[in-house]
Amino acid sequence: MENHKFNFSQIEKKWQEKWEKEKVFEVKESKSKKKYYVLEMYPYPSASFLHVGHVRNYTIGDVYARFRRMNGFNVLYPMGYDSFGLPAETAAKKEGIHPKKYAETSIKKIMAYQKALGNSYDWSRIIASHDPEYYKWNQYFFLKLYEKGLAYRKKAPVNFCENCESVLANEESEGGKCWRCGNEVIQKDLEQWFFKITDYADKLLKDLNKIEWPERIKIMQKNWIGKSHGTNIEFKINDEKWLVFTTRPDTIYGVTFMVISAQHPRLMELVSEAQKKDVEKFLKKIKSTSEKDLEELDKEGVFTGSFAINPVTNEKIPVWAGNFVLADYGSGMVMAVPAHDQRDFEFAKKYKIPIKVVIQPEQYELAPEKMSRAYTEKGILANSKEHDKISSDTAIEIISDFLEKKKLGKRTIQYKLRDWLISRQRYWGTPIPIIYCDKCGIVPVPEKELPVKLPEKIDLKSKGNPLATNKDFVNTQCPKCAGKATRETDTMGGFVDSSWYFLRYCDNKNKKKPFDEKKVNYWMPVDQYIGGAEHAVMHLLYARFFIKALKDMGFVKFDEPFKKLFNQGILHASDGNKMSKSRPKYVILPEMVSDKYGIDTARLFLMFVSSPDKQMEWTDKGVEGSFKIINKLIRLKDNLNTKSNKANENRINATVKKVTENIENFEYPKSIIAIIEALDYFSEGISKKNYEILIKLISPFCPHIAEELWHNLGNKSFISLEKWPKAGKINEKLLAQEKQIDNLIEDINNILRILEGKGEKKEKIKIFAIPNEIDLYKEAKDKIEKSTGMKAEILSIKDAKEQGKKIKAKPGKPGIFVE
RNA sequence: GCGGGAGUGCCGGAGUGGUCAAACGGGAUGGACUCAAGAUCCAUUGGCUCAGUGCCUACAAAGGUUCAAAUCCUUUCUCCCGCACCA
Repeated sequence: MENHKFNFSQIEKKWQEKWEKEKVFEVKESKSKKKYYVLEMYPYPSASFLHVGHVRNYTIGDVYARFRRMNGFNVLYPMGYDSFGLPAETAAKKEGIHPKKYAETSIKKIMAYQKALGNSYDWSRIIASHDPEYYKWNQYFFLKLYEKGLAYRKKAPVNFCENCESVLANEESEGGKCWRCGNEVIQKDLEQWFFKITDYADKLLKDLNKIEWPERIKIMQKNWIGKSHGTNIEFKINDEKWLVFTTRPDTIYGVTFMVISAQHPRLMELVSEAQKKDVEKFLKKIKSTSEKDLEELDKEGVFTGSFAINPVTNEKIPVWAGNFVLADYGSGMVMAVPAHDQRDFEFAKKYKIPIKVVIQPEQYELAPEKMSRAYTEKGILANSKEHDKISSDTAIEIISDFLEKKKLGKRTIQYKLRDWLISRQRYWGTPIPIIYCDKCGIVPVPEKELPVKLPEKIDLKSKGNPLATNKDFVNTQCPKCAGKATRETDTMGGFVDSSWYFLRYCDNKNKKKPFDEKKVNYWMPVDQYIGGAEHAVMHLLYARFFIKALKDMGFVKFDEPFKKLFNQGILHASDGNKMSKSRPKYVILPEMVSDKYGIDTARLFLMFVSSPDKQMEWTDKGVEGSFKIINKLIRLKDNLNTKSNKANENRINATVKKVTENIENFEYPKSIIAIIEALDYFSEGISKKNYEILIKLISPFCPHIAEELWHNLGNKSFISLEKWPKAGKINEKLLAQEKQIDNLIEDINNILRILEGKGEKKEKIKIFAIPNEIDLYKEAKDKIEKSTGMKAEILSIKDAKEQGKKIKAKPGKPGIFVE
């Protein structure tokens, strides 16, 4: 009807251009305005299109940014691109283009889409991690961390993905598979660069209390850090001291053997001549089975030929090598108490090692020969000499004290968290600014020589790391002795880039420093971060560490980067797969909807019907509903003559309150419902002032149409910068009364329908109300008549008696009589 | 196995001690408007009942607490997510 005049794509373009031209969303530090930093995880520009997950993500952020902005905050809402990384390299390889070109064209495309979505980014702050002006500072921070001893190089068994031809961080190996390509991860001994995140394990754990994140993400981080209290106990093996970590020192009397990890670097020291053959055979076997599913791995081991001395009992116990002990947790060796640990139990059963019960349950008595599994609960100590009869809980303390006093052990804290492996054997990343000199050893590149630029001419076809074969890059001079030296050819993993990008947005053009401290301390921390849960123990953990390290080095004044986090969940398609760029069928192009409905419809749809972690299905019919809402809003502009009344004001106030609260809590669908209800309520007419309020309320969701309508009403300002409406006092009673009228109308209609079914035609309804409700119904008489199509008469219940009708009326429920 | 979350109508999903047969959207059915289509609007969409605003039955299952439970507690089942031999 009217709306055919509305050319959505034209309106969108118009306002997008105006926003850009008048720098509506560009911001500066301000002393008078309170800042608010809204940020979405910066996207990886590999795709030439966006998938629904992205679009939704950005819209969630944009709605929030717009909302905060209209609430008077100085809102920083930037966008940038995580343009380094393996996918660009592989994609580029496949398509035969240079990763740089690939990244830059992708960015252009993505930007165009994002602009088409109408998001209110401050585009002047754009960054891209492959830009030397950006990665220069990666190198700078690397050097700073190196100075502080927080970056180091060591040879270690690391996760290696043969498909990606690179090592992976611990966090990137998911259940023994590469997080990116799903390939089996194998173990390799390599010299690698690490960041010492473990130094911050405790802080990372404790400070989770400071931040308002979804509980599940916090729990995931907590589990990942994996703090446990225990005791390191000294066992003598071949007259040498070996430390063993345990959380159950109370079971020390029950130790019947020891197990050292098969991957332990010092394993061979314990292997006797006689056992050498067996051990080697065993190690070979383990290697060949390592590709099997870890879940089905049986506990296996072999006797090393050595014996350990239990420090409290002085018993001589055999030392085994086993496949179920982790080399890099604790000390890589465990004291095995088969009676009270399931793994030890299985192992002991298999190799017929004695089982000794030292904890007895209170209800019954354990006998080692009858046990079918380990007893791991609490109980009372037995067979433990002077410690007998103590409860296991107190025994942990008493025995720990005992060991500490005798200098046989020490209480310690263990973490599961391992240091962050940052080197990658790939081309498309930040070069690690290190030079190896035969004379001087490891020499950091001097700061003034940064950035160490990635060479653009490169042979991508070669196997392995293309940088390693690039002589111009590799061969260099030692900055110390000027002698011949070679460059580190590993690059940094992409999570280094993403660990501080949000700081660069605060001052993205600084040539002298990574950022100006004042600016960063003004904008940071990010008040509202938005992104997927898949980064729970990767990006989100690394960034927290990075900021803590920067704080300790004096770069920043805060120690948590993201105050609040909103997690939209991972989008799944109906087949259970994650939506991703590799599955184009889940990808929607913004044009698909914008041509027909306009992008505001798409935005509204995504914010309305899609629930956070459910699959998203893009159907035309679904979009239709959102389109109707927008059309209702547009049509209402032709109904502006009505003067407002008390009830109208009340309704508007209630709507403002609901919409505001729900946006604050990211319950967008509820906000939209409140708007829909108001649109229905006012469908007969609305005052101009209230109409403007409604437009403001919907503007974060549908910014283009809101601007247009706002403008059409004669306003010269941008609605995007207008003040968010404030809810006046709400009269709940009035709302209840309105509902009461609605109920009455429903009841009347119900009766009429019944009568109609019987073929009886009536013309008039008499409503018999209790005395103090008469006025209420009299006021609503017009509405009742209109909605029922009947003449209505409002009477007192007393009249019913006089008229001889047997009709009852209750408060809120008047008697109805049809005639 | 451990940890986290969830199970409401044809569907997506509101509701978390009484006002709830259940917001809002989608779908379906019927009607109005129209030459027609679209758009728009109205009604119905658990069962029964049809002088009538009523009654009955739901909120994964079974128990319990309570004057009162979808909502609190216990157990069980199912699904999703995360971790997975961490000593």
